Amino acid sequence: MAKSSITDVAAIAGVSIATVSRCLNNPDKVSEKSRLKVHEAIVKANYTPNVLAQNFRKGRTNIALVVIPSIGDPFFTEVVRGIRSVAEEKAYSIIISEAQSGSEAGEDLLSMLASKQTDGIILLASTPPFPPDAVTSESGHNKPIVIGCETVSAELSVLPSVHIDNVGAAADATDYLIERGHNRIALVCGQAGSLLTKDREAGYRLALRKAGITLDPELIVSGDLSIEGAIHATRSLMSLRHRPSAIFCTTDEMAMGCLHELKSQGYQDVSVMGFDDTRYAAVTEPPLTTVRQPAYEIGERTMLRLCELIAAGDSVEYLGKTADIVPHRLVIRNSVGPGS
Amino acid sequence: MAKSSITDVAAIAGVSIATVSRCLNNPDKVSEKSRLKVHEAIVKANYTPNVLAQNFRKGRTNIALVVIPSIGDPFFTEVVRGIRSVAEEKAYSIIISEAQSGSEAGEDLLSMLASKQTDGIILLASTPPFPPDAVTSESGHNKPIVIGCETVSAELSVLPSVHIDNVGAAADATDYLIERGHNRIALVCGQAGSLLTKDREAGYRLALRKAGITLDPELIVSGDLSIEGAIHATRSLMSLRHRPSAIFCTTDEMAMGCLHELKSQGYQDVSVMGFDDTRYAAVTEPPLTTVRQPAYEIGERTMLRLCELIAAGDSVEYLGKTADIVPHRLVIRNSVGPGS
DNA sequence: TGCTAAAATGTAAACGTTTACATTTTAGTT
DNA sequence: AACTAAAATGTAAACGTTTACATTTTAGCA
Repeated sequence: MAKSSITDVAAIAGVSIATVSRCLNNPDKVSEKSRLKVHEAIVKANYTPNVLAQNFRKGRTNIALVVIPSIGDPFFTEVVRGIRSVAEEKAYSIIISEAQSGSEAGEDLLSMLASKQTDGIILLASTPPFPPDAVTSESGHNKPIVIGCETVSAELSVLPSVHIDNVGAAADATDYLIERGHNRIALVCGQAGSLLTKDREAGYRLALRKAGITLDPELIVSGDLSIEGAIHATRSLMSLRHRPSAIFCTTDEMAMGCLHELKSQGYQDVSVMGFDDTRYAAVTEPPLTTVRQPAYEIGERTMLRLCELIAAGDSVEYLGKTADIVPHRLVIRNSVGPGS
Repeated sequence: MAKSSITDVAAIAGVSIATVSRCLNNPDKVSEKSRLKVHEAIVKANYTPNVLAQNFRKGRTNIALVVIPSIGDPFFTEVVRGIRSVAEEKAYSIIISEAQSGSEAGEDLLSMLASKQTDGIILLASTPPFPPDAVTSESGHNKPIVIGCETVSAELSVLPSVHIDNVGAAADATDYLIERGHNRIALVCGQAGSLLTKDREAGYRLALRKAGITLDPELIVSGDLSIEGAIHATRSLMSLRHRPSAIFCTTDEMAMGCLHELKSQGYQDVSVMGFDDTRYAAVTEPPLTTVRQPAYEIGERTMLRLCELIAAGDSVEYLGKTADIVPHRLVIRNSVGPGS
């Protein structure tokens, strides 16, 4: 059957196309009688609206773009789940873009941002993958952006964001390690440039200073966020003359690599602290003590926020409170033992 | 600056809109001189094409829909990576839909499939989430579909697919366990309905029969594909009067739950075989012996296939060979020891 | 210089909606 | 019944492209 349009339906129902359209979009603006006729005609014609035409006409696609550092990381997939849950509710689809931490990403995303058919953007990526001025509306696009997980940098601070208190959380984790008697605590973190890394490192330093432990720069290793990166980091850490008694990884994913490397090299007594509390944290060996971020909730709230912004449109420059801080929590399992 | 259209560009360049359009789509059909003028005008007007209008006009969105059983599973995220890599190359975006294994999914997807603005569909979900007749073009939509990972059922066998030989792979895994001296081998698999499960179970049975081991139905447990599901399955398996000496999980994800449960209950000598070879397989404790599927490649090939189908359009009923079988391989690590 | 074929360009229609505005119908009031 | 306000409907324009077709320009050749 040839694709039928609103015109066919109108013809069959014996009304104008305007009535058909209204029947679909503002049913209360149309009489009971017409509504019935139209609905009947719709099934008779086997009509489904042409979404592309609708998008074109309305200037909206009901698609949101989500930029993520890594689809693989179970933490982010959980955030995406949260995003998706409210997206579904609001009849949104999401397109996920993996901002490979490489250099080209910036350009790429920027063009994508302009070209892609999305109503708004959620940035979960650590490093804002484009120059800050790109977000101002001068540069052509003026789509709402919400930042998730990540403390926003000063330049981007106009953008709304949803995240935990990264400094505080890292400090809490470090505090706990100190409390358990550790004083040579290593830090394995992500790329040096990322804000997230910066914040967590700041928390780590803060806790150390508060406890009067002098920081040993050798104990801070930054790699990428991968398992392999963490394995290398751990290896180099353990080959130090003065080894750490505990390793704080700023990601569960990295903690998994770390645990593995320690195990396979036979280091029994080194403690490991993770960050995120992904669903694997409970099944590592030993089960991972870590900092819980409410990933799903973060996802929900970022998407909710985005929807607000989209709904607001150009009408109001929505400048309410821009940072939404969600609570974190230390989850104690078995990977941290008493310090030597 | 107000959004500029092709008309503005035409005015500035002193040419017709047709020339501008051609300049963008068929640069070789336009003279050097005009091309220059137009390009200049484009930057002067700060013009970017309205994608929505283009989509509408062309009837294509350059978006593919990917239906996945679980975004969380690292195996599927790897497949998605492969999909994404060729998608990017072909200027496609992808929308990922998680087909929650629930019952409502079928209806949902079907309507989505019609309503969503996608040019084609990749089905990675185990159970075809809609009745087979929905894929025939009678039902209104006629978008290309490619199936990945999954053996296609008889009813859907017209659809092209990319996957390993699931029966053979499961048989290989079971063979290896038998070879190592196990004869009480349990099988922990996904939902009973799924084809993938059916195939792998068939391989398991096949290997057992070949070795002359009589199958004990008690040793086959099916749950969902989650870690928790596997934990429960393992628990019930180990509470059997006659315990298994090896457990074959049809997913690495489940194997992780299984390993954890065994460890935490203190069973040292039970072997575990996984399936997929996700990136976590190497860092479990002990590292997981498993069957490798070339996830990334499967992704690439499904997407490639989809692009072919989309390109072919209605022109040819593309009925070439429909099943693309990719190789699997046993990866031996440490989770399988000698049988008692 | 003509003439012709090819190349380049322009004109205008079409894609399927939504919606402002005008018109008609309905219902309510006197 | 006549009038009015509200509700329902219809008419037609608009959204920004692409593209078939018609027209003009260019270039090659005699």
